Amino acid sequence: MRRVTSFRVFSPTPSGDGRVIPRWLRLRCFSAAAAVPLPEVPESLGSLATEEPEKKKEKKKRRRRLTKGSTSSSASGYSETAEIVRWNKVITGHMRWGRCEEASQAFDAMPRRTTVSWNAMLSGYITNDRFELALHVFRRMPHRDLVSWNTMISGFVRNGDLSSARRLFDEMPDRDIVSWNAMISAYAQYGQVDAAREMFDRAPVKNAITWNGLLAAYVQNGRLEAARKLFDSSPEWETVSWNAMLAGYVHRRRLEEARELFDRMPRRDVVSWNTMVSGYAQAGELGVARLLFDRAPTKDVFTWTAMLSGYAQNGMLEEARRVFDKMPEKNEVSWNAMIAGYVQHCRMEQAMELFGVMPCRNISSWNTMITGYAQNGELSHARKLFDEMPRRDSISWAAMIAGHSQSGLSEEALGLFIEMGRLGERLNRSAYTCALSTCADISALECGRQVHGRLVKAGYAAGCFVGNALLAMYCKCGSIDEAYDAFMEMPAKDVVTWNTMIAGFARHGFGREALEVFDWMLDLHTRPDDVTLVGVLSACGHAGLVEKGIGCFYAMERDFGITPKPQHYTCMIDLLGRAGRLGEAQVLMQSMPFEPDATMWGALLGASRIHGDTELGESAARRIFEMEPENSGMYVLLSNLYAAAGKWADVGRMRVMMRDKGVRKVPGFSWIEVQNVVHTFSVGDAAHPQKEEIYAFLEDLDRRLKKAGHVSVTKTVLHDVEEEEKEQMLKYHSERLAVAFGILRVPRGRPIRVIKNLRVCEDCHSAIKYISAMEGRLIILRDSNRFHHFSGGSCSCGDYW
DNA sequence: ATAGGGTTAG
Repeated sequence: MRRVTSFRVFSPTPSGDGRVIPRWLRLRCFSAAAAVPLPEVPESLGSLATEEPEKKKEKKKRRRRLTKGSTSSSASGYSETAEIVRWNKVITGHMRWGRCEEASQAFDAMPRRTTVSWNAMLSGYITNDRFELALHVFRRMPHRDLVSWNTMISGFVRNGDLSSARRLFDEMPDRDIVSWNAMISAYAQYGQVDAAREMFDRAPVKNAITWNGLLAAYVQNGRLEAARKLFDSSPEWETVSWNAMLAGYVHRRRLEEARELFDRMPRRDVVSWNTMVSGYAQAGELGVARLLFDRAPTKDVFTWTAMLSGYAQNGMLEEARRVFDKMPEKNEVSWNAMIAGYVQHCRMEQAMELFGVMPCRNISSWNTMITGYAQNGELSHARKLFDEMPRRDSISWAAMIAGHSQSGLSEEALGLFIEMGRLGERLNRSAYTCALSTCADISALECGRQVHGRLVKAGYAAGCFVGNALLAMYCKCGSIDEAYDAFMEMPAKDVVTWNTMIAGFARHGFGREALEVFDWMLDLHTRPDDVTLVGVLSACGHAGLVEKGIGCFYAMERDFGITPKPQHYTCMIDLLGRAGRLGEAQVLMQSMPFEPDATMWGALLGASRIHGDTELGESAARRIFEMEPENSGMYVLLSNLYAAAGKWADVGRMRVMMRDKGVRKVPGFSWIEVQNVVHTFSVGDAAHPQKEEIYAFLEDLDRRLKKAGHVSVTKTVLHDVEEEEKEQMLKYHSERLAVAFGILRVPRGRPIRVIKNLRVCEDCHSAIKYISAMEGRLIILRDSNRFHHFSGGSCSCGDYW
């Protein structure tokens, strides 16, 4: 027995939902040989390809014309001598290159400062993300003109503080069209479409930018139909707005509509072409993308990079490399796209080679490499780069944390998270999400609570993404109450939120609550998806609601348009089998449109054990052994079945079979967290400092258990995977030790939470039920596939698991 | 010196 001051993990630690999909698997991985669709020649393209790239100077002139009359800028009251103008140019020059210090020195050295100088400092600090300094300048400046106010508004917006931006807008003595436009696009950017609309309606003057702001509000927030309606309502849009509309369709993969629009455009600029090229490239239609690419009358870095990354992401690395080598100019994005292409297809040597010669590495380049190594499990390489890089941002940390967590090194992952917070690194949403899912993986409830507290302080609690992670963390850490609280507090719930809550209740054995949440979801007109139905069906199974489950199963296709997947059939086999309707379960299995897999046979085997159908159990087990000969859990399940039927010879045979096949038994462990220390126990563990106390207590418990009517379920059965031992000191399974320790150390009135890496054995399950009644304690046990809440002599699993 | 569209990393 070890006492550890940090979190100890035994792999494989099952994740709460039983399956861990490594994030790198989700990366797009198409084989390089995948057929490329033949370029389909868009007829309408040829004739209309007249271009009129707007010159920068013209644009500027245009803009000046637009704003003229509505603004009275440079109302400084000072005449600007040529010398002052020169100084102001020096300031903006420094600021453009991020040299805030030098700009500040120039500002101080000037003989005289005009409002333009102050404004240059203000906007310089803002574009360089020195928000505090900008605010300081704004407060100190002797005279503010419209530009100062507008600049400060954009500063607040950039800093994510919409309400302050709005306050400034309301407070400013005078507003011009720029102020209105700034607010409209700010609301658009932060998803507040209605507020953007309101601003638009209230704006006393409107120009093309105003209109475009409203259009962007719709497009960027996925309200394409509204955007299109607006777009169609006016015949005159600038190319910028055409492009925004185009991008909206492309983003949603609605390429036909994008193309229809593109073909009709009166003028196309390089952005229009880029949007289309990248749209087709991202959709995997590289033939069409290439065709457009070849036809584009002007190409800039974006065009080339879009084409390059299209090839790279679809695994066509040679083509990507050809584009890369031919590019007339490359920026860091082009390099990063090429490197990312290699990384995503596990060609780390080539990625590294490119990274090594890259002239303009930025943080992203480092992050891409780190992510690549981390996702390939080469954590030492990742760490080396991480330590070497000149600056780290939250993405670098997140890549390291996620990498460790995906490689099963949850403890190190959490350690990194803590280190990150200690270094004062600004934690972003993804860092919190990452930390929460790590806590969930190792059932670190206390740590999860601390992360929760910190993210509330950081103001991230209302986010859907973080909220879902929080909810999942509490579910997986066995605190269904806190999960429910988190669920209730979420202002916006998406499908994932509902799914997580439903599955959480189901896994904890609270089927009825799960179904209530499901009904509530339907009431609110949230459309369930296939994951929802897995949760619902398993909830029905756990609550013994057979008819309801059957009803849902048949309703899913009819009412929700969801075709049942293998997981749904597994739930149904489990549900029917548990209810003793083994025949129906078999019929269902035969009528499925796919072959039964090992988990389905496993469900059938489990049901056979409960209902004592040795023959069916045997045949199910045979199929499992064929498919997964190393699955030790199934041998155990079958032995238990034999034992229940009194077939001791067969139990012996199973032991021999396991030995002959070399099936390795996974050692069983249980652990419990008491006052931030995780105590781990193995079977018959005798190394704990308080072992005398624990064993004495267990002996006493044993006596009282017998008196209360607990009969040892097994003596001969091959328990779980923990080997049966005869010695007195070794007779207790790890979960029993952990529970005993919990009763001794966890304050009365608080639940005792124990985690086990394998399934709980039948004898312990029965004993813990009695213990919960005798001691008047709530005991929550997470085993390898579900949660058991023991209280008052019964368990939330209803004795079936 | 302030407001609008397109590419990459997480």
